[in-house]
Amino acid sequence: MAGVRTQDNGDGDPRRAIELLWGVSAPPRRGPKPKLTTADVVRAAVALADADDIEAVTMRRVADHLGVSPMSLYTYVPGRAELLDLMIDHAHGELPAPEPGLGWRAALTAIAENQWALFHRHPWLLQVTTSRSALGPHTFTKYEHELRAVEGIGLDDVEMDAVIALVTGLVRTTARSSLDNARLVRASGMTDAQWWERAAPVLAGIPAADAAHYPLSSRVGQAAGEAHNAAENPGHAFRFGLARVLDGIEALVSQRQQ
Amino acid sequence: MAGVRTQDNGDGDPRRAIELLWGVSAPPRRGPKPKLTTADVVRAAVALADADDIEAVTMRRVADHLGVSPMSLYTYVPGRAELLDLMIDHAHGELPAPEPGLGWRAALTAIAENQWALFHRHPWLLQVTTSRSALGPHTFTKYEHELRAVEGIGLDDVEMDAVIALVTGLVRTTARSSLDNARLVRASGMTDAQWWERAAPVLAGIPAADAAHYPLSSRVGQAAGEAHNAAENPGHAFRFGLARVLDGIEALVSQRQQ
DNA sequence: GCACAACTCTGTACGTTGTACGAGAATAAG
DNA sequence: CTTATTCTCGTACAACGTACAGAGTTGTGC
Repeated sequence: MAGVRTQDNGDGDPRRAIELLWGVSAPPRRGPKPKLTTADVVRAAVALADADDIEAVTMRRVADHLGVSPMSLYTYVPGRAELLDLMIDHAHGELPAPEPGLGWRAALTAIAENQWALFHRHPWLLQVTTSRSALGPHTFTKYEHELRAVEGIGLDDVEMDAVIALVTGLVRTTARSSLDNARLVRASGMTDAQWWERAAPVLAGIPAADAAHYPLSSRVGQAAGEAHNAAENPGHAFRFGLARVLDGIEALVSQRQQ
Repeated sequence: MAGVRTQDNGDGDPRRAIELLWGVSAPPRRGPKPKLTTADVVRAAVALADADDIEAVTMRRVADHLGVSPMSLYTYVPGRAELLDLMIDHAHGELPAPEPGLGWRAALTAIAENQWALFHRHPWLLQVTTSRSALGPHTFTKYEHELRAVEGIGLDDVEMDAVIALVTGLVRTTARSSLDNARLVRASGMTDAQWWERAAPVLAGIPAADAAHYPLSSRVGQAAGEAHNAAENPGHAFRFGLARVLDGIEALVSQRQQ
């Protein structure tokens, strides 16, 4: 069982958020010395999210973590939504710069692997949808690096963007399914096997759920489930998907180049 | 600005949820006649989500919609999380059965297009992560149909599952970015163009955000943004990605078949 | 030195959420 | 009729984001 909600605040003015993202707010001229900085708040929030969930990032808990009252966070951050944006850009800052001199295929592979690793370091990134206002410096840099991987191989601008969206989207979905599962196991205290142990007899008692009605599902589902849980390859879907996607891109590139 | 939260309740016993999904709960022998059915609750919840967001699906609002007190919903549904699971399976029931006799490529294309359409009819599906307990009859059927499209073309079981995950993942990500944007526009009351109009001067005042620092981003981003918002092709990323992915799968299939 | 403006910090409070709990009413079985 | 079962509902609680008003702190202009 699960539930997810997506909430957006159409807050209006993006000015403040952008200034915070780019770190260009003028330092205060008067008033008491601030106890904290925006960066402190972001770091505390990231630490909470890393240790648990994005759910754990509540204004009250972040404030507690910093030894400060909840409301004083609003001095450093307009609200929770903008804090999440700052967290995203902060995390994107961890992505390494691309090695120069790689071919597009190796470059895209490196990008995909770096993002895969990033998602595993910060699983909460998969619980947050980026929107237009999350465009901070590190997110910009990320996009720039991604484009650099496919620059000058014969694609037009729209194709370059689409190729990147394809690869990064693949990483997101495969990492999500891998990590969603892990999170669910942690939250429910049941491994997949334990869950099925409990669920199987219930399903077995339902005529409509018989394996005869779902011959392919029951066969393939079991094989895939075993492969999925195999300790030796946690990222099978990722590597498989990446290989296919790169092959597909290769077909386009060689068609454009001939 | 945006924020998303993912919450899961590790509720423990999956029995009740599975019984509800498969519609096999024994009818009550005593007690007053129920005013509603579980299906009524699910339909009302779907209607609310369709009209607005998944956010709009609160127990209180669903109850209001049905002319019933909030707490009486718990007669028909264990909790909100399970209601979301029921909604998901309900929506999957709208997917048409595959036309027989298609080749794998046409079959996967049809599947992808049907899911693309489904996401546009029920955008809230993209705001909800399916988890193991959402395995209702329609979701099972969906999986079975997907597998049927790639059965017997030379892939092993794990590859079949991975291919399907690849295609459906692509539909999810492209539909999400397309619909997230639409939702954001609705929520904020600003189109992308209007937002950039407001954001651009702020960014322009930031030296570090100069176009010179992000030459590819600014060029490609603008081209992609225009293409993305072009009225004539709302699903460009989807169709582009699908073509690449299918090409990539084709490479694997022909390698297996030779 | 002094008044004032700017700024930080905090306590209180409101509306919203999911849902635990228990009381009341309705129905069918014995 | 009695009793077990089931539906419905009002109340209540903890947690959330954050609006608001006030108190305290610092720099600027005179």
